[in-house]
Amino acid sequence: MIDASGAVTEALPEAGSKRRQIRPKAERRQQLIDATIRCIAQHGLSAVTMQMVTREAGLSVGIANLHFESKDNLLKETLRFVAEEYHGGQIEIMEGGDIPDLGERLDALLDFQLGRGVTQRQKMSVWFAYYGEAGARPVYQKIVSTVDRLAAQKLEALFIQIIREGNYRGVDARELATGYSALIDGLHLGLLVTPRELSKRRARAVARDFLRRAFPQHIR
Amino acid sequence: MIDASGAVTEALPEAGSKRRQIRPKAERRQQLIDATIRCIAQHGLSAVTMQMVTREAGLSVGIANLHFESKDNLLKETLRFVAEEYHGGQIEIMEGGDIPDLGERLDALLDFQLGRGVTQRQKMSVWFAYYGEAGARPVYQKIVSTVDRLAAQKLEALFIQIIREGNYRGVDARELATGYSALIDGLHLGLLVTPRELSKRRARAVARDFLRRAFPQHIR
DNA sequence: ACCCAGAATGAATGAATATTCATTCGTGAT
DNA sequence: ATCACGAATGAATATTCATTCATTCTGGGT
Repeated sequence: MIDASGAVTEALPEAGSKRRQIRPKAERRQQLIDATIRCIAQHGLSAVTMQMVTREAGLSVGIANLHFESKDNLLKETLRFVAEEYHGGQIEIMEGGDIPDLGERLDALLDFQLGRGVTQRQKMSVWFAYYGEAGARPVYQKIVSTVDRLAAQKLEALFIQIIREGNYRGVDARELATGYSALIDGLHLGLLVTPRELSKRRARAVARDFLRRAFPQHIR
Repeated sequence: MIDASGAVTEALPEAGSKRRQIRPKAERRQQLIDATIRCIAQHGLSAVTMQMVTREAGLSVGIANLHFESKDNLLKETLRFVAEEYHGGQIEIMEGGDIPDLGERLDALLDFQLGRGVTQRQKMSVWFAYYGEAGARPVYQKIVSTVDRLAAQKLEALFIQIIREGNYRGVDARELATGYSALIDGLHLGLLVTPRELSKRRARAVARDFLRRAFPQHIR
């Protein structure tokens, strides 16, 4: 459409530029996954729609089915991304060539698990949204348990090193690792559902306390 | 319809008797809540439909909107029921006039929290399905945090008694209660999502271990 | 025996939403 | 410049599902 002055009226720069852009598949996929995470955090898994996700991503509805085959698949891939990001971060720290001191490494792990800002809260929301559905969805269970198992092994290995170094007696690395993982999960839940009752500060104190009881020479 | 022999063919007793029954409101409500729990456990919160719930309850679709005003309300009341049942059970044990010995009372609590059969698993599914949505739904958050706060207070009170009785030093009841609650939640998660990795037996051992470290005279 | 309040039913309705696909348009190759 | 491939679009479609409500039926009261 051309107005009296001859200017193309559609060129009026709207808030979101509507210019169509062609980008590589990998980039679009990530863009959609990020949008999905934000939508789940804000509206809850059961309220997420494709329209919502694609609008959040600033893209059209058709694109989601182009790069992922279906909504189910988009959700699945989003879970996989969050799971791998979270567990990947943990594992990197636990293997941690960069931190030789074992006590410091534990501290770094704790920082990673309970630190960070608002972003972390978004990820937590997503995490538990999927946990909630996992009971009924073998696919989700599989994704989570796969990465979980690996992280559990690394944690156990770290604990074994610490037990050896500190010459701790009567401590079972495996059991302790299970307990610590469960504790962290539970604290995340508390932070998500009852943030009023449980501050991030106190969550960290509780987790540290757990570790201190087990490895007094290494913590504090 | 009448067949050649004169028998009323519709009288053929189908598996589920179709006879319409009039029952008091309270009973129907409970029936629907129970069916909702089973549906959530089996299909996941986001897949639950009114058709599904009413069929599971052996009732017609209209009835749900008669006794609850809407699906939202049915889900809300279902959460309230599960939350109150779970926390009510805990609180009863913790106040426990019937178990004078504090160590035994702790054991009973643990049994309640990690014991039971398949039913328990259903309740767990429901529990976490709602946790997953809680980030986006203030209503759910409120219901959970209300009952949670009360249970946390009772647990803290119990721990204070135990600390006094055992004359334990350097133990903060509040922090320990937070940790124990989180640990139990985390173990429930583990049981739900990675049952292969975490048996109920091991979950109990882990929780007991936590308590034993804190209150060695009272546990074991 | 007969009423009738209100419990129960389920077909119909309309809103929401996943998925499709004909069309448009950007971009790199020629 | 031109072309052609395929990324991107979004209106249209088909389905699913919550909610409504006209109708049916039950059981306690008279």
